[in-house]
Amino acid sequence: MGHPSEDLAEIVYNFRSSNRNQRIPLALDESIYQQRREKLKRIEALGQTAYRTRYEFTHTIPQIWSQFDKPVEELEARRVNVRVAGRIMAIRLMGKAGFAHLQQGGQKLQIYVKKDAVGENGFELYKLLDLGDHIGVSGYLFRTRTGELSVHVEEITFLSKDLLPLPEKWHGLTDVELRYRQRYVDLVMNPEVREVFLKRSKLIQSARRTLDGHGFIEVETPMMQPIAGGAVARPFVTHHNTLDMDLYLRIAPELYLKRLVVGGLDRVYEINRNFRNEGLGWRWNPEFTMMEAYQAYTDYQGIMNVTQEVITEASIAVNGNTKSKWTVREGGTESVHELDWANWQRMTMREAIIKFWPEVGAKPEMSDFASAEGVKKLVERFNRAHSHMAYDPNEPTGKTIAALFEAAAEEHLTQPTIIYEFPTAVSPLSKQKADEPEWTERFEIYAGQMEISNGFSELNDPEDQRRRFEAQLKERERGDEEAHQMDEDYIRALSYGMPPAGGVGVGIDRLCMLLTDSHTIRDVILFPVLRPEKSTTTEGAEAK
RNA sequence: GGGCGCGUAGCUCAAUUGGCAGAGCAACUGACUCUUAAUCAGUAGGUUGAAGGUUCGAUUCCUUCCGCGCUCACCA
Repeated sequence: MGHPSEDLAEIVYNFRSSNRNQRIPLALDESIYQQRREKLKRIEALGQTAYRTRYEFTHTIPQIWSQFDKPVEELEARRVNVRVAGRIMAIRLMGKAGFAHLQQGGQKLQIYVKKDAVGENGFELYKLLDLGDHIGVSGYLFRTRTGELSVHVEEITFLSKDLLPLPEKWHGLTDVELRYRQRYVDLVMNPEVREVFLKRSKLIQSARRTLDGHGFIEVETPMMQPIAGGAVARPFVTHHNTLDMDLYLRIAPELYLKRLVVGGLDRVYEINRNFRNEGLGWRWNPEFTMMEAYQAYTDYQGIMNVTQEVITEASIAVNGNTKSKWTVREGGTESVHELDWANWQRMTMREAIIKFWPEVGAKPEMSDFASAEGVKKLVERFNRAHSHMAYDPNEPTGKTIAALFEAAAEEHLTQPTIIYEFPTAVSPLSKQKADEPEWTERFEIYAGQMEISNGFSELNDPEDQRRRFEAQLKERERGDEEAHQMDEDYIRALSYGMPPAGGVGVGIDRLCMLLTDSHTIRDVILFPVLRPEKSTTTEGAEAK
């Protein structure tokens, strides 16, 4: 019978011999690999199945800890028989007895294997086990002399072999690249990594629960779109062969969700991936998860309140309360902040610029924002008082004000803060303020120096929408590749009449970072985008 | 793309001004029936990321390349 590991071993061997200079992370180590294959054969010779199909356990390891972490007398009073499975994370052999730690469900449990209890054959099996192997054991619970809850094993069942060595048990896996590339090893070795992703799951569950509670329905809209709309970003392009047409991976679901609001789905949301063909960084991954929600018959204030509730509830779901720790590192010093998701600040963009203006004693006036001249002077003042800010005198004034806000205020926004009223020039899909057409009913939520959310009163006047798109096209001609494209079908949809609505997007990855004190987006995405693994030396150089 | 830093055994890390490339864990052999970073005795494991240069001699100095990290720019 064909043994799967034989083929693999050959592949591994050939791979190694044809790539002598290649760095192979975490060892496709031939000698250890071969040794462990040999052991596997000997394990089979003992009557075990190499890769069995199932194991009927009575308890998970977390269940054992929660149910039986009792005093010795209680454990001895009634013998508790258990069958548990797990991965061997530590093993200590002492002649005719030994201990091991099994890891399962993120927790560890010690087992005690005595030759007298498991028999000759069982003990032979125990001696052939390696770190990383999966086994099942049956036996009874007891406490060792040092008091550790353990399984007194009566039978060992071999479940699966680890042919590659796990990282060193003490330091574990710290190499950042290997952690992301081989997340499976990272998850085995680093319980805090596992914890972050469990929290991420709770965060998303909670967001769904809150929105569902408000009568929203979850929908799925296209990931592949003929026009990448709904945001300002460069898209990825792909091609459909049969239709012979280019499609874009979506940069936002926005325009499709609003089409649904036109269609009478008054409260919709989607939690899914967006793709933006831009740089990577501690806050940026090319694909990231966005929650977008639209509610008919309300405005930006209404959706702002819903969003705030979603986030506050998420904090409770993830951390048990509305507080979360946020560590800020600035020039070697570390300061720990406590983010309070029940205490929100609100200020307009203009107020924020004034509040965080770097010049001492000479804050801008509201009237300074009213003219292109006034704003230009502000940029000059800012650049004298602070580091240089990029500025193109031909760009629309509103765009400059938004850049001024990012330069002056963003770095100060640690506690949850809602910034509202954005320039019309940078808000092609938002409804204007009734009394100030240069400004829109739009808000963004900031925390931990990051933008995590963006929402507004949805522009539902099709003719205004057409003019906004046309203004964006001008920006595009000016060289702004990210300016919004014209979407005729979206304008047609609006022409059928969209009810007044408020909409919002929340960056789930960034929110997850904030709630788990993670300081790179790669720590909250299981498989972040990395360069492909490739040969480092001669081959790489030749390829150039 | 710019700047800074790093790359040594499977993993975590050493190596004096440029002078024989080392330790712990993991692995292998042996001892050990309550250990938990188990212990004890022994063994094996390296083209020091790659190529070139300087030198009697390079892990160390120089150049280029590759890979990774941080950061700036880009990026709502």
